[in-house]
Amino acid sequence: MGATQRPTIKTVAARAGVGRTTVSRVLNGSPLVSDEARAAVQAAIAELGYVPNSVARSLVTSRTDSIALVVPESESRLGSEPYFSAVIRGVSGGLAGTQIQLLLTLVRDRRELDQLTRFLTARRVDGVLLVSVHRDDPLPGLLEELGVPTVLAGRRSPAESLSHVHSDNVDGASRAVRHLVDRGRTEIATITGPLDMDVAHSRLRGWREALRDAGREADESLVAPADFTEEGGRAAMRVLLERRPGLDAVFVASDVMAAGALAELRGHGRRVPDDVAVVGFDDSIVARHTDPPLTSVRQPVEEIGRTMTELLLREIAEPGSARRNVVLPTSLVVRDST
Amino acid sequence: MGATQRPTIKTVAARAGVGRTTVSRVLNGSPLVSDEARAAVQAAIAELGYVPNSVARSLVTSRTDSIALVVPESESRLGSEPYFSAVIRGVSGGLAGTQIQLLLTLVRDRRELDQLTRFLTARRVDGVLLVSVHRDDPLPGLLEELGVPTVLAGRRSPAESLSHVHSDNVDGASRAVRHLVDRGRTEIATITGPLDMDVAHSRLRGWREALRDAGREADESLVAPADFTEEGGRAAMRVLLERRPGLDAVFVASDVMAAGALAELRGHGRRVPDDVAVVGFDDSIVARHTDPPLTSVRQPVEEIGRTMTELLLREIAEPGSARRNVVLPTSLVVRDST
DNA sequence: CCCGCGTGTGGGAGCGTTCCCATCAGGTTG
DNA sequence: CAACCTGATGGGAACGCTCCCACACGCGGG
Repeated sequence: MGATQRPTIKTVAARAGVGRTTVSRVLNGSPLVSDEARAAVQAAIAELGYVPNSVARSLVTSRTDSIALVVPESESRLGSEPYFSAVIRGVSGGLAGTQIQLLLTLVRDRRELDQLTRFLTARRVDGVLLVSVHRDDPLPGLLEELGVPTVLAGRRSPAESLSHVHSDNVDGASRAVRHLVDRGRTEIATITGPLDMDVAHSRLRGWREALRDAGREADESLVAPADFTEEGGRAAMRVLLERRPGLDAVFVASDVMAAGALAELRGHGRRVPDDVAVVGFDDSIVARHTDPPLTSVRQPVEEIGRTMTELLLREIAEPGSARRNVVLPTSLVVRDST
Repeated sequence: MGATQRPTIKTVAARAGVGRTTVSRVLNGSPLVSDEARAAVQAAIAELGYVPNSVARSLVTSRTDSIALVVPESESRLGSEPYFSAVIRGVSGGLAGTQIQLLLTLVRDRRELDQLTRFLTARRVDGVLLVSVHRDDPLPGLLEELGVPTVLAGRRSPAESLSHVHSDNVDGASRAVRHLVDRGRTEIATITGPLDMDVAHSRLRGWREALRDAGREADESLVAPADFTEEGGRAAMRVLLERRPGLDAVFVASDVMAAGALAELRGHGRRVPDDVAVVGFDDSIVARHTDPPLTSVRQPVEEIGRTMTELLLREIAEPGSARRNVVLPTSLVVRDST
C-alpha cells in the first residue's frame, strides 16, 4: 500500500529513453555504451532511486555474490571465541569493497550438517570458508566433491589438497620453547590440543623440535593431550604434575587451556613463574588477564581471516586455478608467567 | 564438464509423470495433491537428488529466507567480543529448524553504511537484527522507514518504537550495588558505559536507585563515564580515585572496563577487595580470569539472541503485527573481587 | 437430467535480470 | 560506389520457480 512499486530495469530504460540492454550495460560497466546514453541512464537511476534486483541477476548468472563462513559449533563453544570473532573481522575486512555478502553457518549436529549439505548442493553460495578442521571432518571432502571453491583455516593434514591459511604453528611453538630454554628451564612439559587436529600436531612438533635442538629431553611423559577447553587444560596439568613432579615449565597449546593449567598449578601450591613457567598460545584477551598475565604466542588471526577471503575470492574468480596455501608468522608476547 | 546438469522442477515433473505445478505443490506442502501423485514426486526427487533452486523461488515470492545480523564495528572491536559471539550463537539457535540463513554485516564506516542501505532497500533480507544501538544511530530509523522487520538488542531510548530485547539492566545494576551495600561498603562509585547508549543510562539508574533505597549518597562525583574499553575503564578509575580517594567500592558497567579498573587500582596500591570492592557486568570470560576473579552481573546473552530471532520471525510472518519488547532477567555471580 | 460444487491437475504468464543475436548508422576500404 | 567493418543499440529468450486460471472428473441435489 502507499509505497509505489520499486523501479525495475524497465522503468529506468523507459525513463532514460533507451532499451533494457543499455541500462544493463551501464550497470555492469560495459564500454559499449555512448556517453550520452550512459549519462541518461545514470540520471534516470538517480531520479528513480533504482537499485538492481540481485536475486534476478543471480538467477541468470548463477552467481550469488555471497560466501559462507562455516563454523563447527565445538569451535565456537570451546572458549576460542576471541579467535572466532577476530576471524570474522578479518573476513569482513577482506570483503570490504566488494558487493559480496557473508553468511554465517554454525553446524552443531547431524541435522544441521545435512541442511548445510543441501544448501551447498543448491549452490546457494559462491564459496566457503571453513574454520576448525578436524582430521576426519566430512565437510572438506564434500566441498571438494561438489567443486565449491573452498578455503580452510588450518588443514586436515600436512597433505591438505584444499587451499588453506594458517599460522606457523611449528615455529610459534618452537619460539615458545626456546624462550623457556633461554630462561633456564630444564624440564619443559606441554599440553596439546585435540590430536585429531593438525594444529595440535604442529604445535607439538614445534615443542619437540625445539627441545631436540636444545639437546633437551622430549619424553612422552612430558606430553599431555587436552581439548582446548579450560577444564581440559586443568586436568592435563594435574596429570603432568603427577607424572613429572619436577617439571619447571609448560608450553600450553592455547591460552584458555593455559588458564586452566594456571589454576591447577596454584591449587598445588606451585608459584608461577618462580616454580613453573607457563606459555600459552593465541595471545587472546584471556592472556592479558590471567594471574599472572600469560606469556603467549601471538598469531595474526584477523589477517588469517582476511587472507582466506582473498584466496577464496581469487578461486571464485578463476575457477580451476591452482590451490594455494599461506602460512603466516607468529610472534612471542612475553608477560609475567615466564 | 562431466557433471550432469542439476535437475530442475521440470525434470522432476517429467520423471514423476506429472506437471510442474504438482511438483511445486508437493514441495510447498499443499494438501491439494493426491497421495499417489505425492509419492511419485517424492520418489522422483529422491532419485534425481533434486534440490529446489531457492533463488528462482525468491524471485517470484520476493522472500529471501535470510535475515541479517548487523553489527556496528565499534561493538565488536571494543572487547565485547564474548557478548558478540554469544548473541550469534543464540541467533543461530533460534534459526535452527527453519530454512533461514544468517547474514553477518559489520558496519565500520560511512561507505559500508551506504552499501548496507542499498542492500536493505533492495530487500535482500527478510528482516534485520541490530545490535549495539546508540541514541542517534541512523540505522533504526532507516529500517523503520523502509518497513523492514527489525528487532534491536537494546533500545535507542526508553521510548523505543521498534521491537527490542534486552536484559534488565536497571535491576542488574541495583543487584550489584545492593550486594556492595550488604558487604558494608559505604562510598560506592560507578564507571558507566558511553552515555549515548541507553544501556549505560539504565545501569547508571540502577546504581542510583539502589543507593537511594539504601539511604546512601549517589553524588555525581561518584560517577565516571567511559566507553566500554579496558583503557577507558582504567582512565575512569584514575579520575574516581582522584576525586574520591576514600571510595571503597566501584560498580563497573562492563567486565572489560572492570579489568582496566582493577589494573589501575593495583597501580595505586589498593587491594581488591580489601580496600576497594569491584563488580563488573556481563559475566564474560574475562571476569573469570581477572586478578582477583570478578564478581559480575550475568546477563543471558545467548537467550537475548534467541529471543530476538523469535520476535523477528514472528514479525516477518505477520507483517504489521504489534511491536514487542522482552526484558530478560539478570543474576549476580559473586567471586573474589567483593 | 442437468447444474453446481469441490478436488486434483496442468499450462501459461510473469518475477527482473543477462546474454545472444539481429539491426543499423557511419566510416573505411578496394 | 559496393562491400565491409566497427560501435552502439534493442528485442527475444532464458534462468527456475510460483501463482492464476482453466479444465476434467465425480458426486449430490434440485
